[in-house]
Amino acid sequence: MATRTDAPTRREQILKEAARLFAERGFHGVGVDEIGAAVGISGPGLYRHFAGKDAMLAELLVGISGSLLTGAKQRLKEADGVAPEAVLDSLIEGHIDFALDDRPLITLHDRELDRLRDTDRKLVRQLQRQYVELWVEVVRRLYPELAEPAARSAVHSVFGLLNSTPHLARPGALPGRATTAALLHRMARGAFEAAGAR
Amino acid sequence: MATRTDAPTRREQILKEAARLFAERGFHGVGVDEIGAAVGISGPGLYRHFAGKDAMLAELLVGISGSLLTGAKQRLKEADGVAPEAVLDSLIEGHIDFALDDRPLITLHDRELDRLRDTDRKLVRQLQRQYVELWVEVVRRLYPELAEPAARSAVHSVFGLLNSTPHLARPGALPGRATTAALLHRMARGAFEAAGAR
DNA sequence: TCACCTTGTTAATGAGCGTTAACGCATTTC
DNA sequence: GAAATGCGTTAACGCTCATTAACAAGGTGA
Repeated sequence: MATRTDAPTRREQILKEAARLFAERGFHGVGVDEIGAAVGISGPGLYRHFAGKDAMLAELLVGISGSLLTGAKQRLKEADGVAPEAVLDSLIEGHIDFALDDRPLITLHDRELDRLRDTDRKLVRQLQRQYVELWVEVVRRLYPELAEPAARSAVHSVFGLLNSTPHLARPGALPGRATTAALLHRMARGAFEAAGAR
Repeated sequence: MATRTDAPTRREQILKEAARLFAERGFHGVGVDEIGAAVGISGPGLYRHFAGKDAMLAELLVGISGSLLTGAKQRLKEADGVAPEAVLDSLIEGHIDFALDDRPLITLHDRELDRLRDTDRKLVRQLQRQYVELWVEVVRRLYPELAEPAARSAVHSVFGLLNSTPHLARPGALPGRATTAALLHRMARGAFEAAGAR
């Protein structure tokens, strides 16, 4: 059986470093030589693992969108029959975990989508849309007086709020992960509450 | 005397189109020929008006940060002695106006900062910092129990919320500007309220 | 009328960069 | 032990693209 913490494969190393570099300086702003150097091989050696630079970005973005959606579906399934408040809390918690633990990916997620080939972009958009709709349903269950377009706008805005962490500061400048997570959570709930008020 | 609505100068046309294109496809993703074509001249003709592509981006970003800061200072001055609630409302209103009316600029604002030359980047960062600190002061006046780091995080998060509009949809898909503005305003206030709660 | 500045144009230059070619060397497989 | 395969390397190619050169034409002022 596979151990729970395998040594990261080359592909995974590359993806991780590529994500960091893309987030820092943009897809067009980083060269393949840099990505190679970041994992200790140089330039064209990457082509043993990926078809090209585009392929790395595509795999990253599809992976992100897929993870978010899968995680949310999982949380919805586990929280079957509980209060809608708790379901929303669970979604928020999941998104915060992601935003705090995978900052580069969150940055890429809404910044480099347009650099994808048509087919990949459509796939990512579809996954994102499903994720949003899933939130919208939960939000409207909790605030039924909220019309659907408004609910969708509210969800997007809360994403903006939660995804703001990358802009916050250098790695260590936050007041502690738990504190930050709690603050973000309170604010997200407060924003929805205010959106649902008439 | 100059009429109130002068014909836009060439420089202004160029800046406007460049902002739109940069926001759509990223600084590195758009070529000078495209920018030229967007204003009816071609490629190198731009160099009669700007020192280079970098200079356009620099002027845009410095302009944005400056406008935001100047506007906020103005609002603070006008709202001297009124309730802190009203002051915060005024800041929020100003930021929303900006986010809704100058979407491309808002997008550039937190996306392409790293493409600037050192000196320009420092200037923009300084303007941004002043803008944030100004909000932090107002927020802490309204919620004194909020510690300064938390207040700063909260302000950044609300910026994320307010700046989410560009991601929302194609131009016309929003439920009307006034409605959207009101929703964003309520959510921002709700988020701060929740942040200030113990 | 004649210089001159403004604002364009197209052609050339030169750097950067993604990608492919050609080759080397462990390690595995039969 | 030989062949194949995985995973690197460096060198070369070709394209894109910002920038500069060289030149043109319209308007303005002496």
